[in-house]
Amino acid sequence: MNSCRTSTADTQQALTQAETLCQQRGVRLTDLRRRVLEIIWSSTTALGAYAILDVLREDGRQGASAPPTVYRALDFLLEQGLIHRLVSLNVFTVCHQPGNPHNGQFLICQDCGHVNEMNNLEIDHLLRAETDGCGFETRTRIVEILGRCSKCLEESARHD
Amino acid sequence: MNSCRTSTADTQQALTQAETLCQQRGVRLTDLRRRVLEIIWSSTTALGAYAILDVLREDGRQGASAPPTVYRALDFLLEQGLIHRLVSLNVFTVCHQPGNPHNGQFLICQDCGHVNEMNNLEIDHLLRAETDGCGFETRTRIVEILGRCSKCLEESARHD
DNA sequence: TATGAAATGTTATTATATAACATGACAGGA
DNA sequence: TCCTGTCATGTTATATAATAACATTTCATA
Ligand SMILES: [Zn+2]
Ligand SMILES: [Zn+2]
Ligand SMILES: [Zn+2]
Ligand SMILES: [Zn+2]
Repeated sequence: MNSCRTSTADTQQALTQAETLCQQRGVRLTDLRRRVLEIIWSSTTALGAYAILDVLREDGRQGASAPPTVYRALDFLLEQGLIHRLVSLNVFTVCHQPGNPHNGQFLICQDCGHVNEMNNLEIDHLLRAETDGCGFETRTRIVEILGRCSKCLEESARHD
Repeated sequence: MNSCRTSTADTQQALTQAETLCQQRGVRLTDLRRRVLEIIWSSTTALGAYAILDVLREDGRQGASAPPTVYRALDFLLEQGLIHRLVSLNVFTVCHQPGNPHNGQFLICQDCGHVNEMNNLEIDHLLRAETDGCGFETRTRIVEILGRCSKCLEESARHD
């Protein structure tokens, strides 16, 4: 698995957008929170809390060496819709449409770790129809699909 | 939250069906595995591995007091499609249609813990269409919806 | 610059899951 | 019946994920 995105332009743009959103909302994107967001954006794969913690430790920043530090930052980023949590793997990944709250559907490659976030409204509607039919009040929708991405499929086909 | 199903008839029927399925497949539904399945069926709410372990300990059976015991039994039951794992809560719940493998969609009440398993084929088809469009090969589909069930909604409405 | 609220630091603990190896149960063949 | 290999379970230790509780620092603003 690649461990770094090829371009940091996306990351910089995302950080700028996050800064803007937080200002508009009157919440503080502190150094720590920005750094955690940057770490997640800088990885091609979704990261677990302790993997993020390792990077913070490499930073050599004062403190930042204990789990609560990273979990609190992650909680903030989740609240602000800047990242998503993938419950099937206990990892965190970036959101490409912060600003408009959504649940999303995630295609997760078990070979290369790549995560593809979809936002298919049809699926949302269908799930809503299903819950409405049961009189169920939805708070959170989780749709995660595990398997192999097209790239890894081609890769393995070449080696046959 | 209620901790026991009102009827044990469902449980007995489920155990019988499990026995039959395992015989057909040439796998062994041992005492331990059957007991774990019974424990899950006997609860109105989905149970975590350690909650199941607590019950096994109450049984006073020799051994059965360590995590691997229950995780191995759970792995077997999952493989045989006799139970489902809810990743959003790290808990296990019964399956009402063992025998035909499926992913299912789960409505999970965060107030009373009740789990409602749906098997809406439209949703399956829509998700399949989406992944096919991306050239993604699906191995596991996770659909879990967290919120409040109709019963708990009515309950809370009465107290307003 | 005083003050309170929010954020972070710090230590300890809880919760969930697996690794590794020993022992026991059981089916099929000698 | 006894051997033998496989599967299942017992057992100890550890890995991994998340939170509780309290101390200290930062920061806006009064
Ligand atoms: Zn998103
Ligand atoms: Zn891949
Ligand atoms: Zn099912
Ligand atoms: Zn309920």
